[in-house]
Amino acid sequence: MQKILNNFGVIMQANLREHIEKIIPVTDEEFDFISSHFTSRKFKKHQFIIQEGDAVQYSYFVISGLLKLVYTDASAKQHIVSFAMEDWWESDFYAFYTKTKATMSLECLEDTEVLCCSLEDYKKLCDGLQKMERFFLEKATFGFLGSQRRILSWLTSNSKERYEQLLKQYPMLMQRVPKSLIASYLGVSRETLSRLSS
Amino acid sequence: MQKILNNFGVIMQANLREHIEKIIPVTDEEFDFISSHFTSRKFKKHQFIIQEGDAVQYSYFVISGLLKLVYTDASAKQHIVSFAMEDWWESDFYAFYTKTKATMSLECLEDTEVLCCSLEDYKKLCDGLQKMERFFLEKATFGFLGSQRRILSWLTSNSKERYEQLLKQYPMLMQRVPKSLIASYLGVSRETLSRLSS
DNA sequence: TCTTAGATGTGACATACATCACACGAAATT
DNA sequence: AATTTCGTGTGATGTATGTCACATCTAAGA
Repeated sequence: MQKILNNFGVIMQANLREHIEKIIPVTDEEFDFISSHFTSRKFKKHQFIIQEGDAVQYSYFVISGLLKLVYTDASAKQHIVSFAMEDWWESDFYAFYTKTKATMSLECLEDTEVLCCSLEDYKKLCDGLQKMERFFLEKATFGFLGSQRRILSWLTSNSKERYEQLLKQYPMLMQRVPKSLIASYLGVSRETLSRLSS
Repeated sequence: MQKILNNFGVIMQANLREHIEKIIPVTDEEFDFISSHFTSRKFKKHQFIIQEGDAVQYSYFVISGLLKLVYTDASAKQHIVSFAMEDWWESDFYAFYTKTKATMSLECLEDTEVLCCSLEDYKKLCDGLQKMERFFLEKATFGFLGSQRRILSWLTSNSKERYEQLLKQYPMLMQRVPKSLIASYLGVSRETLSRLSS
């Protein structure tokens, strides 16, 4: 692990800064302060960033690549809780915030670069710069709204409609992940999804 | 509508203060500042607090009573997005935050008392008192985690299991709302729910 | 008090979906 | 290049659940 002040880091920082400034503009000094709370890491396809049962040290900001957040049930069946691609935050957030063991795993579907932020650094960011607390509030709020939207999609739509909604919302996702995982995310079997497409 | 500085208001304030202090302690002065951003309102059973298509002026903190947040689909079928009881926040949050028209309605299942906070007052609270921004961040975070938990419950459990989970999590809810609404919340027909119980 | 509307249970039937099984081509691994 | 694994499609079959229908009981309203 390394601080993000190297050549790659510059690009990563630009990415993070752009992301933050979609919500709140920050000065160079402020952004220096912000980026000092992140470390950079790279993972290969198939690597686990979080494994079920481990402590969850970080919240992750995805610079490039693609992740799946997976819950494995009692009968060893895997369920995709969410995907995370460029500019998304991901973690087992419950375990992260409550300092408990991970109940989900976070695995790379592609080679992936992330910025890592520990809980202490997250708190220091909120305490040290009110703008960041504002930023995280906005992220959490829209994260909540996104989940509510997904629940509503469950309540109101059948499998085919939910598939089409997902296709429309994230067309690129279909090119990047196998359909069996899309099926798992939608909560249907891969066979059913296959039949829906035809 | 009235400021919450009357007799009823004192009780309501106590309720709100207790709720806030579960997360962050506040001084009397701070709480005076906080409560000046809320107004109090009472509604009767069957009254609509938010109607689909209306502007959503407020976010609501429930002092007493019970609400349902409902989405009505194209075929006029109603879906319960959530219930809200004492100490819960509720609104069509998407419409509230984005100042768009309500796509959902919020209706009283019992006589209900709420504290109302407008978007401007919400922002003033966040700007004027960092503790409140922290408070709302925590609320939003755990709101998100709650939704994610509900999605996971959908992905991993069948109707009977989801019903039992709900029963365990909110036993009082069963005494207060008709089973047809529970069914709608769970995403099954009332007939199916009826057969599950037996 | 009488009447109506709401809540709940249950049977009959249709259907969406899961599961198991197998096939086949593409991609990854050796 | 050979072999294995992965991704995908498709048939057969069982099951969970939706929908329609009707009965009963309770609560609310006139």
